Amino acid sequence: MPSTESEPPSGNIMEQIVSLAKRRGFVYQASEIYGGIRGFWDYGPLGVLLKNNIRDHWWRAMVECPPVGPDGSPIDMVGLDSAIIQHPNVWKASGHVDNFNDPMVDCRETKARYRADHLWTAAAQVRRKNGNVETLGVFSVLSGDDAGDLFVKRVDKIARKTGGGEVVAPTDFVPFTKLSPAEMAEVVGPDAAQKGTLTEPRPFNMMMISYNGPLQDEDNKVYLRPETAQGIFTNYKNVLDTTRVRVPFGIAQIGKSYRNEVTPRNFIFRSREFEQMEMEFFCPPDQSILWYEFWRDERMKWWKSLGIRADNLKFRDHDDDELAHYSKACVDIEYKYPFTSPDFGELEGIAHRGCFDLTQHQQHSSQKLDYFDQELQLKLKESGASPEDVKAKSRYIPNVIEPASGLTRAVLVLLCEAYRCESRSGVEKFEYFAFKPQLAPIKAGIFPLVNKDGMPEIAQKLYMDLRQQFTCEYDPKQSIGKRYARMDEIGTPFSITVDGQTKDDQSVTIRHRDSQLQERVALEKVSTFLTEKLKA
RNA sequence: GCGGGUGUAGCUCAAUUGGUAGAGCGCCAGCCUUCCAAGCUGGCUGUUGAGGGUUCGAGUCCCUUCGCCCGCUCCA
Repeated sequence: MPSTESEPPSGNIMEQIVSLAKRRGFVYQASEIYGGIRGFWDYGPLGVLLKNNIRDHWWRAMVECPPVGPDGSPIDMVGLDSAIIQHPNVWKASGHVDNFNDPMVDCRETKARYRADHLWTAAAQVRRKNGNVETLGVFSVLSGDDAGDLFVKRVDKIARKTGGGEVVAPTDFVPFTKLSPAEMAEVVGPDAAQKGTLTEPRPFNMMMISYNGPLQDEDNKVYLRPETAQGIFTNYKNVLDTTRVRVPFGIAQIGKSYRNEVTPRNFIFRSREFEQMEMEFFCPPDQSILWYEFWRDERMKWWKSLGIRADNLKFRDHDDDELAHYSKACVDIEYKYPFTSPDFGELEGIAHRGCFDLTQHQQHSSQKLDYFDQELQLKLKESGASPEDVKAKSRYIPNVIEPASGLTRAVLVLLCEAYRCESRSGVEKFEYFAFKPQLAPIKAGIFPLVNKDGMPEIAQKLYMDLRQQFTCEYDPKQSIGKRYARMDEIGTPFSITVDGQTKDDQSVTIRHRDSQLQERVALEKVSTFLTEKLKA
């Protein structure tokens, strides 16, 4: 079968990756035995190891051993694990209730979909040449400054076809959402020719809803968080009060988030339940750009530290019209996924959120969330600022720089990046994952070359020793070649084999996954060998 | 939500005009085995995505539904 044009050039590779990931227990479709559930995925025995490794790597790089700041001193960073369900007002304050709840209207005729609040309607009236005013119907247009012009232009076209005359410009538009169902049925869609093709507005809730408590009424409605960030903002004051961190500092969090994505697609790229790694960095307003640039560069370094080729990563600055109204700057780190190639797709966003979130929460919660910067006060006094100036500037709402990335997206990127398909061991298409050793689910396979002459006993003992420090697997089954191949397939970087020589000189062979080459290492040095190789 | 494609064993796939669901790989057990998916013997695996219909008979035809892929649409 020739491939159709609609198929992307690398669509095949993605299928192979998904297939291998399933076959070796990395990612399963959620609820598969019931036919699956769109937008949800389960991480299998190897998948959870890989995910945990990435998670730990991030946590270490952000919380336990954060980068050294621009001024050469270590950065203050703490971790957090907030609840998935928060007080509903959190999401009102954050803007998610309003912005994530867009009623949509579909046009049955043109198949177009509109945000209901973007549709304005008005009666189309024409003053005919004889002076009579005739109404041609109720038309809708997309809201905006040019809505009036668009409306007149459109009605003018129809008027010409039906006898001409002058269009009476509407003095006011009525929002589509204010119409009764009967009135809606009379409206002509923005791109439609016939009336009554618009559906009634249907809610499009981006936030998943649940009920807190056994009563499922409106008062008990709660939301599953669509991002982990708000849990950080709501605890910002707690952290300041109960730890010794001072601005500038960061709070990091890893956890699940939920969004009713319109189109969950591309394997685990866009799913309705996903895991985020987010950090909110609180800094003085006048230092915010400095920190924004700092974190932008640091985050790119981190992705490269996972073993991702520089060619496959790039920055993409958001255009001004793409920025949220509160954001001063935002940049995405993008990856060249097989399904976007040759284009890139989003991997992490580094956003300058200004003081928006804390200001919002301060207003909605009536709690003071500003920060008194004693250091800055001192500095201002020393620089001879006026008392008024010192007072005004040393108390502020911190600005926030937010590097937010998807842990589950990181798993996807590593699967894509590590995937290899080459001719090997007499197999035409041998598939395997070449993970960086540090992130590989299993670090080493331990084998007796054959199951006799005392080899299994030595190998087992080695396994029992090593597994206390490293994630290892002992495998005495089938031929040595198959065991090597099995380990290669799941991305295990090292295979350690006890052979006939081991008994004589206490040494084993260690085989490298990528080169398939072996070296001999003393039994007692194996642990050191692995430690050395697993260093970042 | 719309349009197109698709769904058969853990994986890759086969099954003539509608006529008894198969193969390879894998996996398991045993034997053998001194380094790259080796060999021998035996074994496991399916409500053909699900539900309904037509038919003497459905993997195959029809309807509904679910998942996946592609393109639209949408996307804090």
